[in-house]
Amino acid sequence: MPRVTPAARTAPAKRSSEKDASTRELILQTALEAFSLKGFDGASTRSIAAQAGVNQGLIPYYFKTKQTLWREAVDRAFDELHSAMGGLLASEGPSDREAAARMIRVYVAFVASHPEFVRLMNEEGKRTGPRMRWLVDRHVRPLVDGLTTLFSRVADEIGMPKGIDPTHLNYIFVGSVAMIFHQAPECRRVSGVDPLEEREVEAHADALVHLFLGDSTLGR
Amino acid sequence: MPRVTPAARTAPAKRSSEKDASTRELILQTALEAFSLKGFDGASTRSIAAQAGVNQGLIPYYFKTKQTLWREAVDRAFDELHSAMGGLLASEGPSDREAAARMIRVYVAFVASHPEFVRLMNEEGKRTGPRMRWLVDRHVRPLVDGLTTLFSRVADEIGMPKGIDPTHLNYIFVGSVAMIFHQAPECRRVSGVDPLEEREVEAHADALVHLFLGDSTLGR
DNA sequence: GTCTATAATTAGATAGAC
DNA sequence: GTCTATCTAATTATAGAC
Repeated sequence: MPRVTPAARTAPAKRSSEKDASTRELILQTALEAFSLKGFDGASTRSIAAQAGVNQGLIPYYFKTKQTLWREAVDRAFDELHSAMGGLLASEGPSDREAAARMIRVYVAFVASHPEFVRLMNEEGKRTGPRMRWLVDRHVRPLVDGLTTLFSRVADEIGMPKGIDPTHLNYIFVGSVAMIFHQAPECRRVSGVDPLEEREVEAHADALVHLFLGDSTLGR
Repeated sequence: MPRVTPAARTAPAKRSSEKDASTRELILQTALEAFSLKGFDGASTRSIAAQAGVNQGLIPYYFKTKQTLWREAVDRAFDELHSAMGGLLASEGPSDREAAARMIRVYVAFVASHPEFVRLMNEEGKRTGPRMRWLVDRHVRPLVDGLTTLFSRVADEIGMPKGIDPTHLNYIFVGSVAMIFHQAPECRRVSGVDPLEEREVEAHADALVHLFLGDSTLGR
């Protein structure tokens, strides 16, 4: 990965994918939000540029094609995941109930503060195509492998269901964590509850710890 | 709701929304699949018509606007839900563990055989807008009310978490059921498992019954 | 009822001024 | 680096032949 020198930040190299800082990053951030909300076809480059407050011509200037913009936005989303989850997905540290509860709470907190991440995963995971294949091969498979390893480690020491296929457990866990945040606008309208409020995020994590790890003093 | 006479099926009334049968129904079915897969903006009426094998001009002929097509497709999806779930969402019958397990299995089976339903809910529930408001007010709120009532009934008699907010429990349940089917293409590529196969559908239901209702003989 | 043809709008990408 | 202007293609909806 190329480093960006202070000089390059005002006079960027032309060949690298790292050019100017602020506008490029602003477009990426806006595009991630738009792609996750409206899908690749539904999000127009014009609307992304308008939302970012820049000209539409800057998108092909920085990213050449819409597909490249999408890929860089996805890379950015997974950068944020890994920096937020840290070593929690790696197989290290203790594997007792407290460690599992901590992992659940960290994951819930990440999804709640990055709903665009789960929207993007759901957007592209629901249909076959070149974007789905790229996303799975580059990002999702390593992530799922890490989760599966994590599950098999904690399953021994807590009251986790024994013979459950890790694939099913994976999607049960991810779905039970993410759905309320993915559907936040619907949830607000149907029930009046804003799941993104800190109180509700904690309530959701509490419920999940209880469901998956049992009642033993509810570990907080 | 207007009934369709045999005469109206070949010479449909012009004012009613029920006109000719086969082509209209074919477009509706195709549109539901397309809207759920690519979203309202991402699914073009041309591609829907092409997929259905009819001319693009037939869509404004039968449905006037794209929005009307979308609404009728959504109505159709909820018709299928209610005919599949039957009285299970109504507050009737026994409320013991076996009844709860049956409800879980029926719901899993419906979602597995109608992934377009959950795709559509996720597609529209993730952002605020006129379609989301229409969908929630017309279909989702009654559905969630039924589920919430059901949860509160069975929570007393089984080992369900006591103090959990029904909204959180709702989304935990729905997410844990639906995510693997919503992400079926991703699941196939990342793990090789096709969650839509009957064996996997049953395995998923087993896992959910175990998770939510506990291990007592696993009730099958 | 189904089609072709087309109008009006919007899409992604390019060219070139500054 | 950012903008305006424009090209080509695709969008929804309409008009009208059959």
